[in-house]
Amino acid sequence: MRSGYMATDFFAMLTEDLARPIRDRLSQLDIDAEVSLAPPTRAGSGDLSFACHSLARFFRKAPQVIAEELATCFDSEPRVTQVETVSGFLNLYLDWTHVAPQILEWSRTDDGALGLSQTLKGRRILVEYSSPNTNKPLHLGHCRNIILGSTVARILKAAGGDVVRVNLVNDRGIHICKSMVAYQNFGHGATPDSSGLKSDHFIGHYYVLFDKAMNEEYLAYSQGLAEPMNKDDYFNSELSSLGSQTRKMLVDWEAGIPDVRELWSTMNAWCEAGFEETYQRMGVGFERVYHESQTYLLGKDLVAEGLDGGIFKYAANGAVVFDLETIGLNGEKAVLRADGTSVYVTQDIGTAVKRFEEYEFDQMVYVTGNEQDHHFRVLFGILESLKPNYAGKLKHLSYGMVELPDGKMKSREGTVVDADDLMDELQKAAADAGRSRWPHLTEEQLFTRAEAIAQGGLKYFLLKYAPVTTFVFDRERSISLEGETGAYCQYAYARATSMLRKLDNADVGVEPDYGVLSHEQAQAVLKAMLAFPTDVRTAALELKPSVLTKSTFELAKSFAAFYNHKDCRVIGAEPAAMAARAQLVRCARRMLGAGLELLGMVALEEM
RNA sequence: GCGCCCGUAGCUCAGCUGGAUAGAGCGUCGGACUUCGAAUCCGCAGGUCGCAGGUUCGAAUCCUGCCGGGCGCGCCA
Repeated sequence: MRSGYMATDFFAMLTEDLARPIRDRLSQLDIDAEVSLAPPTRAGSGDLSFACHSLARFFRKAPQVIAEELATCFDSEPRVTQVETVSGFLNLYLDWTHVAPQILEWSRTDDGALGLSQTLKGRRILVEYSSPNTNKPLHLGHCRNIILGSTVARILKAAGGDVVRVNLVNDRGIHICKSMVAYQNFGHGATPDSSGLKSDHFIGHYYVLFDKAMNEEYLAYSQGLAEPMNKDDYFNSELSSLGSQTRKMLVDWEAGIPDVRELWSTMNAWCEAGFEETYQRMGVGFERVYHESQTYLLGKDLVAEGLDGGIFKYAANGAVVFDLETIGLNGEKAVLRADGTSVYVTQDIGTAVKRFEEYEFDQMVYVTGNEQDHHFRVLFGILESLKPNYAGKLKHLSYGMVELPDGKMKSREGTVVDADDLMDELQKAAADAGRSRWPHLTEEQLFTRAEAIAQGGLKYFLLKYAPVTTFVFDRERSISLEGETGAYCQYAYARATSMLRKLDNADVGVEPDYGVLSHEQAQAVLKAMLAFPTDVRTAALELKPSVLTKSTFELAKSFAAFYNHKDCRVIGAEPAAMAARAQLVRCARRMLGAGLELLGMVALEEM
């Protein structure tokens, strides 16, 4: 499918070509202005358009007059069939009979039509996503993170980047010790196997148990007290048995007490094995997985170095802090506690430096929720002070929360949507919806197909919103075929495949009449095809997969309108017309497949 | 209190490095199955782009001030 030779953007070349005579004309007049042709925003204004208003100050003439003068640039241009000028706009009408076969040839043979380009060639880009805590299973919020990150990675790679997908497992700290303490107290030697639970759910069970036991303990303590301390203070006091056990666990862990380390590694391995199952189901992976337990010490070393270099200083109580005023923020940020233990940002410092040493990245993209915007401003400020050569290379891809129809997800209130459960549910719903439609499938085949629809729907739904947007997740909509959904795009691909299957190469060897592709519906498909490579590049440069979902949908939508139109039939049409349309179907299908692939979706041959 | 993000059609969202009559999906209503698969398709209706100023030939887009919502501002992660 991929020749690996060329990766050109036909549309970019076309607009470049057509803009050239205008540029030449302007440079003859010694005018230095930007000229770019773009599809008009107003319908019925041609195929490409150029606004002459900004040239008025150079010409000292009205935009309309300028447009009329520039119109003559295209007198001998075969690709342009008509030029019109409307209130200062220069509108070009393409000769589709002439251009269509060129587009088809390009889209059939050129990797650029698949969205590949050399835009980021030579740039090593690390993308960090998922970044789970090993104390509970993944939820819907992680899904957005994982799907955003893995898709951004794929898009950056398509744009020519040398991409390394990395994960950072938060595998140490007080929250991890809570699950461990609960397991020690209530586990009775159970294992994921003995319990029949998926191994990360098994761990999550103990995290929940801890919380429950802690609440009971706190309730018993506070009963009858006039002024009980708050729960946090209680946890950190000697009065709390579970609190004391947990804090001791953390100290013992840092001290490397063998029993504690063993329990820790056993439980973490269970949790990570569970995550791995989920990653595989989602079709995502990593080239390199970092563990906080292995980088936080490096972070502490770097703090020591920075202290010597005057980047950090001691606070009155002995903590090591960074002055945020130096990066335009207020206050101070502790990078080491007074007792010398590390904080959240410490390990991020260590991890970043380790990564740079390993990969010498040109860019490091962190995918996390927008509640960490401040954290990353601080982290980047610290890193750039510590390592000036990192400046401009650190990027935070921040995304908004995922909400539910009945409000926000809150772990305290048990309204968190578990990732595995959700995927099961979507798969089952897709299977139920398709069961009567595909009576010839076995139940196993049905669920395989349903999985492709469920995963595709989930991914599309989580990607179609701009990262910054907070949105409401709608289960039913996510696997629907109506409207802008993943399944809609998959369906268009399946229909194209079905048509070609039925056509059975009947068009081979027939001289095509490309004139039929100037039909409105065919033109729309060709235009969607022209836009695709640019959209992939935009999605890469702006880290916005939503640009790609939109582009893929436009492809699917225009194609659906095309094959539904009575005047655009392929099979049964005049041979010459059939041959031209068949080519369009093949090319659109190829590009649609590329879009789905970039989105991490399965392109079904039938659905 | 300070910082960041958001406010566009009944709903969910694009558009925001300034350009023509502000778009899409859902929903509502009305159509299209004797022809490539009607889960697809076509059409109608629907908006003072939060409010008020300013810059500009031109503002949803840039600037300022308000109003409304979200997230942060830990020696938590």
